[in-house]
Amino acid sequence: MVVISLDTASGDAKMHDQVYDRLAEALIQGQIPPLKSVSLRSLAQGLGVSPMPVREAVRRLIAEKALELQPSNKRLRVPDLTEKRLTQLMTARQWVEPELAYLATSRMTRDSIKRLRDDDAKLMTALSKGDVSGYMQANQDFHFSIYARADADLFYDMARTLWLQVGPFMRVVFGRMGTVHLPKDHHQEMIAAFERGDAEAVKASMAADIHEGMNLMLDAIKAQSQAEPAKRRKRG
Amino acid sequence: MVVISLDTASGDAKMHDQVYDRLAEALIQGQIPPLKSVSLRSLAQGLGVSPMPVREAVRRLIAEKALELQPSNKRLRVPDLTEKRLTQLMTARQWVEPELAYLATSRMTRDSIKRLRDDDAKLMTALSKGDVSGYMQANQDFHFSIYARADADLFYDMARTLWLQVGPFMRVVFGRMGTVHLPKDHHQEMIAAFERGDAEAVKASMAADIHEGMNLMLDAIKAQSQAEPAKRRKRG
DNA sequence: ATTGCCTGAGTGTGATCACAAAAGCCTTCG
DNA sequence: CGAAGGCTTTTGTGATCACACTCAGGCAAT
Repeated sequence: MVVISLDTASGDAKMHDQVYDRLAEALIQGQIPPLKSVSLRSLAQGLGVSPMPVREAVRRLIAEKALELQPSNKRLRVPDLTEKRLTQLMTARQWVEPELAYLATSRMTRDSIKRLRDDDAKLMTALSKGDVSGYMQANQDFHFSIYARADADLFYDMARTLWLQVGPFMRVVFGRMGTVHLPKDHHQEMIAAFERGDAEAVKASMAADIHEGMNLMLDAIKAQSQAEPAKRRKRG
Repeated sequence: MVVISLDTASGDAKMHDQVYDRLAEALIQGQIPPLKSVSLRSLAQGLGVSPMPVREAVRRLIAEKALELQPSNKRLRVPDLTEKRLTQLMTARQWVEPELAYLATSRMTRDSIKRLRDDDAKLMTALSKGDVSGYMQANQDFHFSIYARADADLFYDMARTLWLQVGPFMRVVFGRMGTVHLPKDHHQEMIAAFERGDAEAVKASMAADIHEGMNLMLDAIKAQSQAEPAKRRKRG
């Protein structure tokens, strides 16, 4: 079972928001694999709350397509990624995230850029240690500390929703091929572009970064779909 | 109060889904104006159900930013549109909807195009009669019967979410200026492009159509924001 | 008449119970 | 030995109750 702790100290934040944050984090980090089925009660028990706030958190995640309710049967699970869906996700990421990076460029401070360097350093460390979880965490931090600077809430939330949907599968792909074969990211050139204040270069770097990462997943899903055209075994 | 009926005949569909559909429809059609506050219990009473399914429907709508929970006080209301947010919505619509139209082009059938003509005819009729509600309904039908042909669920839902956020304000703007001054849409040239199978022309027409419609709203919101910088009167 | 408080109605949130349906397991039959 | 059918468990859903908090309206004091 997936164990997710809940922050018991924060009193004024709504419980369902806390539950949502935990679940969203777990999904983006790929801690819940595709097709893994979860249940309200088991999640509630794992979090030490009643099923009620979990219901509301899950409802949000379903609305964001980070979870799905199987049609006839009523099981709750992480959606699988078809090639068609992944293609759309890739296109959408190419729309939103380069734009966020573009908007963030003029708003970057020295501290912001320093944080980027730190995140990238952690990312390289995780890569060299073969730490997939650490890599994904650092990569997420890198991207979203940029997006947070863009001052564009709608785009930010769109990016977050897209990551929610890609996360589980990204973990599978990266975990399968290992950190060694991951493509060289464009973080260094992006940081350099940020320092020059070259918004167009930043945008291009971000587009290239996403393009390569998503292509990796696209290749993986193509290979998988023709390797096992239909699979009816093992449910989480 | 906003009265929204609920389909009592369909038995197998989940109640919260029905409630969601009603509320979403009402929002896209602009039947619930911006800053209008609603409550779970009043909606539930109006729909003849317990507050429970309304809670879940509202939770979805909040996730889609079609509703919001006011920060300190806990009232539920339709979010207002700032200029910044509207600009992002316009950009996002320019990303998604022309692409949907592009994808739909090769999949259009004779019947699909005929339906477009019908929707456009209804739109013109509503325009000539000054029927804002009829205009918005026909316009929605026109656009989404195209989007439904694109076979791109993710993009479709993105477009729907964007319309949910724009709907309430669109109604206000169009209602204020009357149907006479509405800009000439690009529906005719779009239909012609569909018949030629010219996907690029379709895409361009859709982009122009959205651009003009949204610019109208952008002008309106700019005028409004400098007319009344702060307003503290009247709650729905 | 204005300002302060303060009580009561109304709000969203969480917990708990009831229920129909599907899942999963196991027995049983071929 | 394999598969099909019945039975128990678990699932999501809806309803209802309890609670802390907010906001409006009226009362009282200045």
